[in-house]
Amino acid sequence: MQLKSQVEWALHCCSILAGLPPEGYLATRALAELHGVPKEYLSKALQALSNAGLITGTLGPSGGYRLARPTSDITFLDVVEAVEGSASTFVCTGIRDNNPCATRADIDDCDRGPCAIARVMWQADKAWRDSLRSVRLSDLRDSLERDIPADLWRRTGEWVLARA
Amino acid sequence: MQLKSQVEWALHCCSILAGLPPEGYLATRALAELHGVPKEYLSKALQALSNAGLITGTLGPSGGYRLARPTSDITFLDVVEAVEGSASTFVCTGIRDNNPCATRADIDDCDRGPCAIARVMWQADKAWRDSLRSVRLSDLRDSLERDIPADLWRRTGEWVLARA
DNA sequence: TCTAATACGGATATCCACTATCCTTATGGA
DNA sequence: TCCATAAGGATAGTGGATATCCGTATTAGA
Ligand code: SF4
Ligand code: SF4
Repeated sequence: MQLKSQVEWALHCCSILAGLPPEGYLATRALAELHGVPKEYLSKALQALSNAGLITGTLGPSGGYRLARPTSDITFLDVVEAVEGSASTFVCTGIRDNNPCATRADIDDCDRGPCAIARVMWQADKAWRDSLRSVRLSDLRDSLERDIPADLWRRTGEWVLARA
Repeated sequence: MQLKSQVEWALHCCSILAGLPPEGYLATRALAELHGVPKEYLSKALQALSNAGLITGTLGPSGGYRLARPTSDITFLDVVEAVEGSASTFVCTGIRDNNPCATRADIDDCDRGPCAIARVMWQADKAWRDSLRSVRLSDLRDSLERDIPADLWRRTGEWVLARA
């Protein structure tokens, strides 16, 4: 079980957009070039973010994307679910209904309510999502600045600004 | 992102094996029939559990599987990781190294240490695993008995016992 | 007005992990 | 000896993720 690579791309793109001046737009071309990923495919991830209302796109030359909300109002969970979906990682196929001992009346028992196994798995899924929800895009910036060498950070900022 | 169906199978099988008398073995055939899943494929999941040291298999007629440890010593995480692996759900492909602003010296920067994005994702992954680790197989039985109609529970118990 | 750059989305092809089946071998009980 | 079983290698089939291409609508700028 692995998250889509688009999740990583989306998070990196959001972290870049978070550093943009509020009136600027950054094109898919620039984001793709910056991260070394195929532009057409990255476009799908950005469209997903757009459909989720996290970023806003504008057409025409000098078009592109910007964040649709303040960075303090966008969580990691928002980004992850925008591209990965909000369905639980554990899906139960009603395996209990296949019990040869079950009578007709017992069938669809799983439909009536999940059992303890499903509840535990869903609770773990919830713990994962709660953890993602607890971190906002605004928490990221300071932490990221400490990770990246200062001069690279500065040069990247100028590179992005020149294209915004 | 979805867990393998084998995870569900493995958990259900463990919950059945947990109700077995300690000296009994239950064959793959019975577990497959009980859950309505292909025997050959379920076998792979049971082998994974066996390799992880959670269950023990015995050859020959009246062979099969039993739990290798007391139910209080087997967590949901043990079962999930046995079949799903213990690799993080978030894999980072070193996307930062593709930054066109990065000099040769900056490359492999991701290798030197994960950035804030990876840390957040891995922390969420850890929260998921911690949640799974907090529930033991022994916690399951009472809860499961409450979920399932009493007579179906009894009939299933007899069905399994007749084959153990 | 015209042109070019862009977002958007449908269609399609490719790749790969999961799913599923088949077969052989080794082991142990009757 | 004979048979049922676990164990595991080999091999398809399936579906979602990955990736590319193209057509359309929109808008900035010449
Ligand atoms: S509800 Fe419980 S018993 Fe039924 S299929 Fe889901 S996990 Fe299995
Ligand atoms: S370490 Fe951070 S910057 Fe580097 S690839 Fe992973 S998530 Fe991206």
